[in-house]
Amino acid sequence: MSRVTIHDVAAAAAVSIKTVSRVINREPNVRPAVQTRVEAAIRKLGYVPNRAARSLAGARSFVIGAIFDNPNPHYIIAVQRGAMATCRQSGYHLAIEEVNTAKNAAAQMRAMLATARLDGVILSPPVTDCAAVLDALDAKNIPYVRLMPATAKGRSPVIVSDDAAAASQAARHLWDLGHRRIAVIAGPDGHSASALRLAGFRHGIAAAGGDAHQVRVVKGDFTFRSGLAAGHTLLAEKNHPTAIFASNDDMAAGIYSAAAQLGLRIPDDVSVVGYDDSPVAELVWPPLTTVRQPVAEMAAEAARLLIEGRGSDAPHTFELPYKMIMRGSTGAEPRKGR
Amino acid sequence: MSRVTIHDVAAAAAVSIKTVSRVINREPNVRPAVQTRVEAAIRKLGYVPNRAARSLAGARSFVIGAIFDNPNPHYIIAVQRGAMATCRQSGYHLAIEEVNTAKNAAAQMRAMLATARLDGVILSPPVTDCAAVLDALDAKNIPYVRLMPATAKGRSPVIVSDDAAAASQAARHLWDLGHRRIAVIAGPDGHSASALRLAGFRHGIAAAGGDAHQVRVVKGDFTFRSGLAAGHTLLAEKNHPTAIFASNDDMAAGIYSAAAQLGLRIPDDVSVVGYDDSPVAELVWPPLTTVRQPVAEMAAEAARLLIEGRGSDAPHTFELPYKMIMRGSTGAEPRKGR
DNA sequence: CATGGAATTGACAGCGCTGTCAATTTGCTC
DNA sequence: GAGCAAATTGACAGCGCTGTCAATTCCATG
Repeated sequence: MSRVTIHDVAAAAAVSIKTVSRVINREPNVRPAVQTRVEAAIRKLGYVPNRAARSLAGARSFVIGAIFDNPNPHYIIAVQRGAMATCRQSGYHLAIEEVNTAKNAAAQMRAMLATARLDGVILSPPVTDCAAVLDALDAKNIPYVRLMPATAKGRSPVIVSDDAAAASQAARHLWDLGHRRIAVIAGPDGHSASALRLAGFRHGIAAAGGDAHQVRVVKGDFTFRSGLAAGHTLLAEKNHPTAIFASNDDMAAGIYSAAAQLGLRIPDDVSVVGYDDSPVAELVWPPLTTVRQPVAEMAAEAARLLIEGRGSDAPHTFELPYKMIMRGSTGAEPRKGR
Repeated sequence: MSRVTIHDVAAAAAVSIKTVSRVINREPNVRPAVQTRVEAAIRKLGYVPNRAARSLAGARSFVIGAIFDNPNPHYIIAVQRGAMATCRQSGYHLAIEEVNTAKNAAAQMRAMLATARLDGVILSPPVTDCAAVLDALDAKNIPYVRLMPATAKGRSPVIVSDDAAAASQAARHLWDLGHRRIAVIAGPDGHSASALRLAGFRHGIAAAGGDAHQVRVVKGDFTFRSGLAAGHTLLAEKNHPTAIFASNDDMAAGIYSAAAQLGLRIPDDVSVVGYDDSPVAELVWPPLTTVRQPVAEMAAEAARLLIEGRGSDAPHTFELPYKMIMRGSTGAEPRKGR
């Protein structure tokens, strides 16, 4: 336990507790020699600062909040993992909060902020674009960092990954495999990520020399079921597409089912690319080629900005690299007589 | 913000701050009249106690930990939701921690407990049965409550739901629909919940008048894929079972796929019952009849015990009711000529 | 109405740390 | 080496609350 106090460290290093405090907080004006001595004492005694005392004496609470309204547990867990790792390193707590964007978000935020003293907040979609939430935070003057926002990007530091470029790469990948009849299963209309992915994909086709207008688009809603339906729509036709890009993995899994039911093999008869690298991507057979968005890393970066007090800096955009994960669901365009 | 301090409340109620403190902490020896007066002042001023100060002055940290090593995000989120709700009400934080049971859990626990001062810990499977974790907690004398433990139940307060009884009810349900050729897809051998569900199911069949030995059992590993494989194994036969009980929903979904591929309809040709009421249960078609384990409620109860300081009480078992959710995947045994 | 024990209340000293500000040391300049 | 500004360090006063313990009030008795 925290039986060791700052006093013990001060005594061991033969300095005042204030100097130890300076070292802990990386404050300037400590001679290197002294700093080394203090750090040695800290390590030797296994000293861990008392969060409550620091919080009471200082202005910080050492608690970072993460606000969610996301139906996807995988996503939430990924954000938590990333943010948590950074928080733990810096002696911060991560407080998970849920806000229902649809139902008087302002009131919920007010209630939440009244109880929890937060040093900073991480916002992920869809709260990342909820004006009521941002307003509440601004009103209390609490710094926040947003993940993948679609709007008001100048309003705060922002962490993104380039969905459009990723989709573009997916298009290129399919094109290079020889596919020419290509379809996309898009997400619902209002969804910004979906729009980005579709646009990026089209752009990729065009860049590869194809005609973006010939990319067939079917609408889905990110569920397995909608992917299944879309799959049936697309694959039942005689000249069905030889490659399909689904805006998320669940819908891609739906295509798998539709293909199976129609007697089509993946990737021999039809190639499939998903998005998200969710667990289902490795559960299906053949494993799904997909795009991994660095969710945990983005959350970790957000936490870092907040902890370093740069949460309210001149708004800046940090971009983290996506990664296309090649697995077994994509193959050469089938050339057998047609 | 917490601009209002205990002083303000004391002044408003014309008592000493110590008396306000007594009211906040529900300490004895406060006259009802005074208590009412103080509570009125608290409400009127919107006073919220400063957690850091309480923690520093007192012995509590106001942080409850939840330790996970669970591959299932749905489960984790459910536990979090439940525990969180209780914690927030009582002004506690919930700290999420991850421990890899397989890899030197003792060291991980030591590292974790050195930094985080926890008033209590909630353990869910599989950490709930990890001796190294329990030992570490005992060593630090930190109270803990366990969810659904399989072993050492006397070692701490324990929260359970009766999986065996639920499986038994599922068996009864299938039996009453007329099914006689019934199969179970079990989980992996070491898994206690799986064993419980299987035993309960058999017991239910026997209790209904059937022969438990005739229940065909196929092993799975809780993944969709293993359910698919098991489904193929079971349904490819001529006299395939008319009803299948899967030990979890993911495997039940696998059966759906197998059935579809084999041209069998659910529930006309084969009835399916799952377990967990995970999101997939409502995603598949027809929606899956399944059993809901009150995960969030169990976690909430655990948090309550811990917060009320009964975490280290004479170990006691709290049982919460499961609920069988009837949806569309079960129907009468098919009597058409066979 | 005095008396004694129990119930109630409050004064006060920190909890372990940081902010402020004054004291001390250091590093240059001439 | 004196003189001075800048760098470094430490003394001290709390942060808002709870634990301790003494003071006060209450209440039933005799």
